[in-house]
Amino acid sequence: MLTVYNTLARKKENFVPLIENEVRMYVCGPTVYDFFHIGNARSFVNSDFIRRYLEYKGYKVNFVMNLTDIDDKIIKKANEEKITASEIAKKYSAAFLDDINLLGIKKATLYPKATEHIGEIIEMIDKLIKNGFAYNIDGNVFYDVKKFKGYGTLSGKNIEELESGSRVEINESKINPLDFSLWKKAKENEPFWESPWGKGRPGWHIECSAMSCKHLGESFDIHAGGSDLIFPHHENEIAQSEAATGKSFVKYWLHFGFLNINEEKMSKSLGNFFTARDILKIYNAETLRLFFSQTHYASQLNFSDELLNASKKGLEKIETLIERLEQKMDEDKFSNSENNFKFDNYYKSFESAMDDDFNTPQAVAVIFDFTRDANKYLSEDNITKEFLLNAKEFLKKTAQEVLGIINLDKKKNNESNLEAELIELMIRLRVEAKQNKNFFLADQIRDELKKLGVILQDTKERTTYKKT
RNA sequence: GGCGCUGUGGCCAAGUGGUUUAAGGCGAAGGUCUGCAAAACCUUUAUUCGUCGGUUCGAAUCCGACCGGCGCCUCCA
Repeated sequence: MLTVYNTLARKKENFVPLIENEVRMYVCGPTVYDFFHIGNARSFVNSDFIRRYLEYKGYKVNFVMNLTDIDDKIIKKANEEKITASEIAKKYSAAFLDDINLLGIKKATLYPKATEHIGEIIEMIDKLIKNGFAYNIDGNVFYDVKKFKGYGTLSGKNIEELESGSRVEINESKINPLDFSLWKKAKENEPFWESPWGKGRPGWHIECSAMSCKHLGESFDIHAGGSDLIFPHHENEIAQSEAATGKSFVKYWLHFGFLNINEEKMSKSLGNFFTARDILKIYNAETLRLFFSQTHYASQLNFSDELLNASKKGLEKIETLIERLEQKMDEDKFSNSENNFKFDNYYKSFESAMDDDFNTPQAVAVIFDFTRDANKYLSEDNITKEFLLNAKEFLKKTAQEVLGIINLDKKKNNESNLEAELIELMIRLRVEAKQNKNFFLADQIRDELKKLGVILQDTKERTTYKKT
């Protein structure tokens, strides 16, 4: 039984989707005004773990992630770069999709854009006004938070305390300082859409309500995002959606912990960030994903080279096993003995880890246990073909399809035939040198190749190589 | 000020009442294998879970106090 920690309930709950065998899931996507940073990447990867495990469990997952393509930050950036807001949005939407892909994240079912849902947004605002939850002041439409009973339930805040907080921006035109924008009146030289309240653009929170409602329905199963979205963004989404539809909005709210740098939240405003695409030049997607999976999604996680390198080393261990499995397969010498390796146990452990609120650190531990045990088994003589096939299948189902920390399909022989042949030639020469007890030459060949990035490894049967 | 999360070995990190005198990764030490390496494997590396009390037959796990770290309350994954 899958359990998930629901922010709304503040405890773990059994996961039962509203429609049997189907999960409707929405994750707040990026505002496309810049490249996203590695902290954002962590959230996207965490969403990916969840989505992939739900699919592993056999659910049909309808996964929607929005792109906020009109917003103050986009307008600001457009002014800086002296191009239009839509050009900025287009550029960084494309970059977002590229980077998501580089991180090995499965494509969402849909990436709806705010600017393509202005009609739905206006309709929802209109409904909110008619239902008495919103008011229009001179072309600006605000949500009247006092009208919505239960405002603050998700974040555990109450309106009185929030009001007394000094940090709430005072806006002369709002009834209550906590009221938030649904429709923003266009200022001069700003992009705008026509609406019943005049020229303007949607506020940030309403787009998620409108788009999730359109593509997933008025009530759906999972809504996820960073912990910093709990208030006010997700709180406002609940207020908007439930006031508009009269129905319960989301069943399970999941929130991700931050990626820290020197124990401090990585963020654009603090300036202490690295873009995902820059980090991907240093560490590959598999390493990053292993790194992320080694900490629970809700915990904060510090980002450093030391920690990344530890994950990189760990990953090599799993990759070495895969190489050994493939090598044994190529040797084509199998035992006819019974296969007594208990694969079921590893599947069960993996599943019970993931069933416990997507406990990826424990799931990864199962994969490392498996790696150790499979290696042990491989050094025995009675290897069956069945074992090799099942071992690869296990890694494929868990490490590849759920966690995405390995890629069995990646073409690893991307060197030219000439290069491969030259390396094989050097290996043959070295074997000859070894047979003649010319260890000086043998070591020299090995050292020189190492300098060129080719590492030789002698095994009983043959010498293998891998590239750094 | 309000609310929330958190403190586990050298580093990272699971575990949230008994099968745990605490999984897994990195690091370190010794060993097997090897001409030597590498890889792999084996052994060792927390009688202890921030501190002090309490509840309990039994606590890292529950409760209280204290100390420390982080976050949200404003755009933010």
